Amino acid sequence: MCGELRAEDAGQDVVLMGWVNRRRDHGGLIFLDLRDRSGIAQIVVDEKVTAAHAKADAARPEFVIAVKGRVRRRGAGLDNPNMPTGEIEVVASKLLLLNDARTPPFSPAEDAIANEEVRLKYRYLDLRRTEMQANFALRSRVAMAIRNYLVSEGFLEIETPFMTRSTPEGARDYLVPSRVHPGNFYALPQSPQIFKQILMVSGFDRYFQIARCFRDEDLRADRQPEFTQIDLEMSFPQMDNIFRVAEGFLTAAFAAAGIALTTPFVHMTYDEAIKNYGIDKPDMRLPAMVSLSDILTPELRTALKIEQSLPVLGFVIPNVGELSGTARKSLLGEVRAGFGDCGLDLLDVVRLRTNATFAPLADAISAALAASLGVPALSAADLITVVTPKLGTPAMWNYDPQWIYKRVGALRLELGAKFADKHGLFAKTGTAADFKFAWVTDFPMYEWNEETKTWDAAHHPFTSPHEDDIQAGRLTTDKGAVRALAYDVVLNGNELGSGSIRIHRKDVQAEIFRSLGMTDEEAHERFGFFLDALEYGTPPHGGIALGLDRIVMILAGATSLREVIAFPKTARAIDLMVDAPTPATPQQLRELHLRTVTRT
RNA sequence: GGGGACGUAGCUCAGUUGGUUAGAGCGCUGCCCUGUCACGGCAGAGGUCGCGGGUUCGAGCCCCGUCGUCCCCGCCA
Repeated sequence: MCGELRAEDAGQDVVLMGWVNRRRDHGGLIFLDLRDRSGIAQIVVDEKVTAAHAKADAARPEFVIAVKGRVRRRGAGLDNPNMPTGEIEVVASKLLLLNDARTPPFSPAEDAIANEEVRLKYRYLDLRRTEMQANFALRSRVAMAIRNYLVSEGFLEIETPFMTRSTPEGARDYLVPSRVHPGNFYALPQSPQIFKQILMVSGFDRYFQIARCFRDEDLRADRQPEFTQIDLEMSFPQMDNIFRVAEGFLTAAFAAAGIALTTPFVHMTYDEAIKNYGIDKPDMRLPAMVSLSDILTPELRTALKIEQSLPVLGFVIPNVGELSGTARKSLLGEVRAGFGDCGLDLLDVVRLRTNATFAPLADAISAALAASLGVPALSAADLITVVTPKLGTPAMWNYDPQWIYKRVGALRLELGAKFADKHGLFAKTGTAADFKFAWVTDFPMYEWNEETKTWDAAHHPFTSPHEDDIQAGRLTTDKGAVRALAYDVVLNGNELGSGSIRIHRKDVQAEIFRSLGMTDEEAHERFGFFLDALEYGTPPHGGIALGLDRIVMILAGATSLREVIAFPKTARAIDLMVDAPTPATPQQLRELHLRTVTRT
């Protein structure tokens, strides 16, 4: 292979095949950079080797060629230290043009990359680029490391169907019409959830699958309509078993990328995540939020027109550099504009300090924030942000007491991103320090849906509630307080995966369905087969599913899943290369008993 | 469904306050070149300024609509 040749291979006869990466024509002497999956090697073609020289003369970028020749140590001063193969070259004795190539719309050899529309349309050219080749080599290694780890831990890989019935993740399904059963549809799985639970009932006490999942929802940089999960389930697990397995395969996966993780990961409850980070997937590379409520005494609150009963939150974005007065004011204005009229305001700590009455408050805030960072004092280069609730509580706070934490948490992330170049906390060192993992536990079981005025399952309806909450009868009396045995694994503000201990008793499962407003008839209609299965000796079980695409994306240092999915879709769920989706032919529609309508 | 950014040569982009024939780099084509490696030199080709409409004596530039790509909210674990 081209990229593997080194000085010690000098003298060997080789046959190389690949693509012309670049051609440097000196007339009597032609250099070809030959590229294959392993890398690039320089081919020298002398005009004395007449036939080969004529072929090299005709060769153009992206032609596919075969070269027979001898590896030679380059002469003094001719090495190229920028290439792994820079100490050698291959002197061609014979050269074949295996295939020509049209001039490509963009060059896979270029460093500058074309716009994404063109890249996706000519995806095969884009995938030839060294960077993309590396991403998919990484993806393959990561997947293999995970397989090896799970198999070594006694997990069995079992496939589950793509053509199935709707599973209850709460996203829109992709439907597949049945030809044989007019008017009936299969659904593509949003996850193998029910099947893996049934596999536990079936006695496969450790299952895993690297499974494709499908969800018909709008896309994001980190969301594609089809994506791959590392899905696993265990019988008789304690939560700690599942954490250990997940940490184990993540460690194996990161090792495949040359990163040595330390386990166990940090643990925090959902409530702690919200209080400290304002979000259930905290990015712990930035300092946490700090409650300044106690420092803001009733007198100070009155003087500063701050609501008495609500929290005052502060956080530091370190090392953004000292802001000039105008820069500070414009930042304040920007943030206040971002708040809209949500009842929040910023305290200008720098200005407080110039006022004799409030100077002690400014000092106390700085001291509290410094203490939270574990430093003796903040520097003038650290950006202090203090958010206060204005007098008069907006209505939206009534049904979501966490709202203020979430809004301040969002601001923390916004400012963290805005000053990323300054604080450098997102910079890559290539070590485990770049990756801040956490387990978030004790998620709420139910979520209030303001639109439909109902309680929905926050995770999915097979998640077991805390035993205490069942005993206390909260399933009916106080749904908002019920905690689920559900957990997420979070990395640098990305949700990598989530799982739960499942319900394994039919009576509990039936009660949960009822508590979600489903009648027994409805539950039976949708999940009857599953409720039946629970009656035939179901072991306690639980599991987790992690997004393989997201893991690889983060390891590849990419910011979009499209960089690690070979044939991804655009933000409007279109495949620009094959041009899908397309209309069905009248005959296809007839066979499927379908008719299309145009909505006006 | 909503908000934002972008759309000019094959690619990356510039294009002033609306003013003559729309530019650059890379790529491409031809010729020259035996030590280049982002080779170099000379010459050349290449444009529906996303599309449609409007304003104007005149539109790449202003207005309206529309299409596409990306990012975000909603939605989605």
